[in-house]
Amino acid sequence: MKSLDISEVSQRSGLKPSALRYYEDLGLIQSDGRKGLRRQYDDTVLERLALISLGRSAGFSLKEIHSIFQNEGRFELDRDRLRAQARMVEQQIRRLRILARALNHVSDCPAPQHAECPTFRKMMQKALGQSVRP
Amino acid sequence: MKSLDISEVSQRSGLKPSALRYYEDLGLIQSDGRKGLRRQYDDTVLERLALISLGRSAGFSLKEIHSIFQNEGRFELDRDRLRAQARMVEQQIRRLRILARALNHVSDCPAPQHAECPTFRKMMQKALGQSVRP
DNA sequence: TGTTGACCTCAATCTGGCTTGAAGTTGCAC
DNA sequence: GTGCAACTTCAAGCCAGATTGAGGTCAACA
Repeated sequence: MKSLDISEVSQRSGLKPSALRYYEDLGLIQSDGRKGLRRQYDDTVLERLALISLGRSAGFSLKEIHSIFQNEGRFELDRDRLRAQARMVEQQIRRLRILARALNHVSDCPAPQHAECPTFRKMMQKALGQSVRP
Repeated sequence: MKSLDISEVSQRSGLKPSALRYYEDLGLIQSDGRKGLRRQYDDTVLERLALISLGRSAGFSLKEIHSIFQNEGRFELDRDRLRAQARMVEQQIRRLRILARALNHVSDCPAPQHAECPTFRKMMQKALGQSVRP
């Protein structure tokens, strides 16, 4: 159980110290005590930060992520909820696959204007179906 | 080439009229003329909006998306750039797959604290490797 | 035993992505 | 031709997610 200070956590997570303090304010992470004034972190914080980054990049807000981590540092036990989140992520993956295919297609397709290309139009139709978001 | 007014585009795209005007200000979409003061849209705008939504949900900013659409409404011809974008999306998909697996795992795993579960720790190690982002 | 550089707090500020509101205009059904 | 709902512009406001800056503290090294 190695103790890390904020700059080491910052370096290893890619997040600025200001962001780490902000996450702590929000209750997303905890420092494991202080050395004087200085926060010390348990190295499991890095896993938690990785999960936060993943969640962010899946389009979850910090508030939503916070609500996934309840019960004092344990992950909450609402399995249905977690499964529902997993399904949202899978849906997002499907959308992104369409985007990746669209980009690859556009980079290879010889049609001068993509509005004219039937393959592209078909992909966009599919995307329209997948991408209804609030 | 049917002409749509803003409320129809809004309804069919799921975006509010205010968002459509905002996107037009940013140069992401164009109205195809006006009927009096009122914007009229060509129906290809819906495909473009679908692509914008996909891009947003992939974590691209409106500025980044704008830079993908250059050359007056055509998609830009910088194929290398498009392929690079596609690779970023694929990378993102990989991250999300880890997230989906993590969520599904947590929802099934009996370990009382996930920091103790080796499967989970292994996934998080993998996530750490994948999730380095600015 | 300084001193200094990395930390600390707290409030203010910034950016991105819209939304809202006030005040004005107009297509269209009657 | 009149009314009015649906548009228009433009500036201000709002929320999330941080970052910055001023002013203060302190661990550790020379």
